Amino acid sequence: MKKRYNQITSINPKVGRNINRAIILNAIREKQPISRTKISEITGLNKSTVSNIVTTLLGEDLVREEVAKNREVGRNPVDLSIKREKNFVGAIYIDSVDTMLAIVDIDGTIVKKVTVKTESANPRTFIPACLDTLKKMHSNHTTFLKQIGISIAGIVDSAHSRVVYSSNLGWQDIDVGSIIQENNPEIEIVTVENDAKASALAELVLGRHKIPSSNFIFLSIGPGIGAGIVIDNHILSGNSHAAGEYGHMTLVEGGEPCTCGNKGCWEVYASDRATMRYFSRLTSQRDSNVDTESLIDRALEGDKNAVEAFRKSAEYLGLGIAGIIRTIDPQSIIIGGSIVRAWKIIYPVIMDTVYQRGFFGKQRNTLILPTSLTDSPPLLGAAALSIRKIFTDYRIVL
Amino acid sequence: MKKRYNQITSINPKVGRNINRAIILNAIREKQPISRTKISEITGLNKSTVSNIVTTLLGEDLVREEVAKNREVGRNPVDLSIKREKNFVGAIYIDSVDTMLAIVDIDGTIVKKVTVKTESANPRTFIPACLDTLKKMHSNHTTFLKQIGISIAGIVDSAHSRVVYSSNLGWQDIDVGSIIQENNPEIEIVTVENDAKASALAELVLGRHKIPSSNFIFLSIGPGIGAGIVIDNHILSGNSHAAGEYGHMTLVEGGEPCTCGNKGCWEVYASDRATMRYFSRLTSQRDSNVDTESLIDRALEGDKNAVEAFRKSAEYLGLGIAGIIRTIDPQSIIIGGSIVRAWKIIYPVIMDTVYQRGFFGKQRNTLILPTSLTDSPPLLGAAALSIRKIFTDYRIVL
DNA sequence: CATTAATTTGTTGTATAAACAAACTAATTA
DNA sequence: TAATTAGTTTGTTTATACAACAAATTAATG
Repeated sequence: MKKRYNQITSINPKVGRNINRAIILNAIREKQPISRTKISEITGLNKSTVSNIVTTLLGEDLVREEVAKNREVGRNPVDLSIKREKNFVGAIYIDSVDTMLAIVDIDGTIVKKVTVKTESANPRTFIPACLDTLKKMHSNHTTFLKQIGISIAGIVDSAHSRVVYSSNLGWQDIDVGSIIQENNPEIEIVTVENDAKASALAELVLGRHKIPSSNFIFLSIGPGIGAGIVIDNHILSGNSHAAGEYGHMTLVEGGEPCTCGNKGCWEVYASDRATMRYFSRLTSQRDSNVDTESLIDRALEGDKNAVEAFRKSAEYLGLGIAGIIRTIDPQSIIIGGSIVRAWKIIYPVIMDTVYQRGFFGKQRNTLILPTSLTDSPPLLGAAALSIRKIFTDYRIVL
Repeated sequence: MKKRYNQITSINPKVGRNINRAIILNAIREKQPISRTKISEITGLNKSTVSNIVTTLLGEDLVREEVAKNREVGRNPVDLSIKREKNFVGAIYIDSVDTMLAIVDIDGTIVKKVTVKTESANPRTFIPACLDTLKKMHSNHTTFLKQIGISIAGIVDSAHSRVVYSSNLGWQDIDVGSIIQENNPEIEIVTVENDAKASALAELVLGRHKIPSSNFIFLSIGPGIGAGIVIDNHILSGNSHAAGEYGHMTLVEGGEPCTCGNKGCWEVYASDRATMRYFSRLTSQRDSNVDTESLIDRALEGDKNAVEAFRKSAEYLGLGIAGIIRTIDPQSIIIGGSIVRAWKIIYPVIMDTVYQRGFFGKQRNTLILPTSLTDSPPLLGAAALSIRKIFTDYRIVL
């Protein structure tokens, strides 16, 4: 059965209880280890209420108890944390060439991971095949996988787990949720999302930045530029499921042509492809052996042309980021993609440009950070889609 | 005492009751006239609960009863609607030249309005003077004004009712809330907001569009371009209180200089000032008697140069709007400002440009609409700030 | 045309759920 | 043993749900 966010339209005791349960569960996730008393203090809920709800969470095998011994005086608290190695979700990231499959613990730990070739021509056979693989990967466990998250480059109607359009995969109107649940009735929830949006969610749910942000933009720099916009802890989906298409924001009016048919799009000037173009112009050679990864290696080794190519991309990155800051004014901008490896080269250039072009001398304090995720953001994003539903399966509408 | 949104961190019976009260109150506001039974149906709350809460709303003089007679069978329902001529708020819109003051009913009706010259040099005397005027305007009523809303062009920290910076007024770090409440202890709530954001809120709370939108952008076209971004029924304030500075989004890289120090900003190409510039270039005359209003009149009368000037501005408007659609993908874009009078001239040009430059052939259905407000949007916005707090004085944070 | 049935609205009285408050037990240090 | 902090227990309060009922109205019927 298809499930989505429960759209809450009014409060009754049961709904209230559920919200409080989610609040406590998230408090444990974010502040673990944490005691019942501490939870009571930060949530404002009575100690007895917290105890009561924690008992149910223990029963659901979502939370783990452990006696702590770090008090100076008084009885030792019982530390609560999210129970690991008990609840898992399936994650699938379908890219144009490869598809990554993973079994992920609800704390975001990737337990198993495989990569297969994407067979995009036939989604009705390829997607079930992915599920079979996932099930095999999880067969040593007694519990079934109940949740699957999928991230895909393209326009995704996440509320209906449907791919609207993906030029990478050549897909149009593919009801991924139905394809999975027709063949796998034991799967309770399937969530599909655009890869950049999923990456943003991964950063929100599983990210390890020192200053957590509830309003930020995740910029995914690859061959093109995608983005996920997080506002008040929610992914901005967009009226046509297409929010965050920053790659095709016009940066240079009347500039160089883009694959989209327009001219002067941001990703023509600041993507991996752009960096490669800058490099081959500088070296006036078409070295077909040079790919983005090796170009980063060269730059890190000090190759002047490679460094210059990245600096040029970084300048345009900064230009676009300045625009984002002026319009959305987020708490932070988090950058993902191979280019993050060259952070020490690109960061100063980005910041210089942003300061020159974006701040107008006024004090702004937008953080520009590399992703804190330690594995593929879109894959972790696919997992985050499911993990998030376990932790807060509703949204209040007012 | 300063009051803000109550940030709710957990649900208890009282909080739940309050949320339900707000849900019912807003249901009445949006669907009035409406019966108790209908409210029960759309909210999912039990009839008895609705009755109970409605009784308190009647006691608070916020709601009015009236027997309806339009049923086919069965007992006639009792129509509920928002009570008028009972609860008023004060609204102030401080512009660089003029300041508008108004007493506004909670249904958005402007009861009284005056315009005074802005004396921006001395906010500590000017603001209290405005309040005295407002009080005199309301002196025939037995009840005091308890809420004041203020809109100002500039960067405003609305959560602390403080003007951070306003180049128009030459203000920096002015604690408007304190200035008012020091001298007027009877004023319970003061809300200050940027004028474009306030206008967006007015459209949200008091707008009369056929298709109401919870995700939209209000574009305020004047000498410059400001914007208010509404996402999930909330104004996006921004990390530095500066979300929506679309006027200074770079549209033409390396283009014409802007007052902000950058080049090629949107408002250099698509504001009233831009239209005037296009016109004077076309006529190669510097007619100092021509202002925006008269230029609109000329265009509407068929003056070819005037029409052409507006078409040029409209093209750039469309260009910027295409960018907004690509990045935020809102349900609608609502345009305010004098230029709306020339809607029949600018709308086709805007739409053409947006279709050509923004949609890439994919189906999008973003509505582009003129404001539905019948009085000054920033003034109604100032009122909306207060009215909104009466209807929902809290925000759930998860 | 009076009467009855059917329908819909809104109220009342009771039951239930969940949070709160305060007292209490438990565990620990000084 | 006193002081302190953690977590539980018991009874109270609050608010919603449920179900029966009263009220008001139209349509049908003899």
